[in-house]
Amino acid sequence: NMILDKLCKTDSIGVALRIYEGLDEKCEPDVVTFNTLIHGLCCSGRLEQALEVFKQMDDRWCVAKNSRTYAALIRGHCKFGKLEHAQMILRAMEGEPDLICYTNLIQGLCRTRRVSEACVLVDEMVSRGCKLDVVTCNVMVDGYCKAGRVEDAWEFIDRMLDVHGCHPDTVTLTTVVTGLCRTRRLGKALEMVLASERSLTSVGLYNVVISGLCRVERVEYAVEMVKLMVQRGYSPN
RNA sequence: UGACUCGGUACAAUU
Repeated sequence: NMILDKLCKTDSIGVALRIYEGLDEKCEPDVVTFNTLIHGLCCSGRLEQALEVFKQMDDRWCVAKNSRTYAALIRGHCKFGKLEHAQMILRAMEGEPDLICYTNLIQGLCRTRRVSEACVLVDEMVSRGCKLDVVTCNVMVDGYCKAGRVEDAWEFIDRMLDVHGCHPDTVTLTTVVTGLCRTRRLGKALEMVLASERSLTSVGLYNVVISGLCRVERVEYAVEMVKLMVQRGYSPN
């Protein structure tokens, strides 16, 4: 399994598949083997093959699927535009989808600007007692931002501790500041960065604001930001 | 019986 995984992650899925095909009763594939192959196939867009291997789990080897199996399939289908298939896969799961299966589908919906459908899934998670974590929250924040709904992102962040029990982290902040900069709300972006505690800031965050300021032709402010980040102990890269 | 191996998020410019 370790070797198959490395092969899949170094673009040698063909080799991995040949090894898999050579397995027999003396060395049977287990759920990790299948998850590894399915993940590799999904990442490279070979979705039909992934589904074929998925089918063989039952038909040929009687290996039970787990939530990682589904998470890989859902992400792959989302990544390559098969949103409806991804939804069907999640709905076809025996047992309830876990946090990551939901997160993958939510991201797929968000990336295609179907944020309201993503919200429905969030509600479903909450009602099923599947708690969101900070990654899922960040996916929602990014979804709002990329759909041009930065205010909604802002509001989500405002309530994420109370509603979901998650503290905004450095990714949350970078995500929303990026959204503010792209929509040319530099004042608000600056305000947020300046008000944030140090543990949430980063060189990347300053870069986002600096490029945003340049984009709106406020180069003098950009220069000030560089000075400020240096003052705060960051090295411009 | 146990160990090991597999799944999810943001961030320069250009377009």
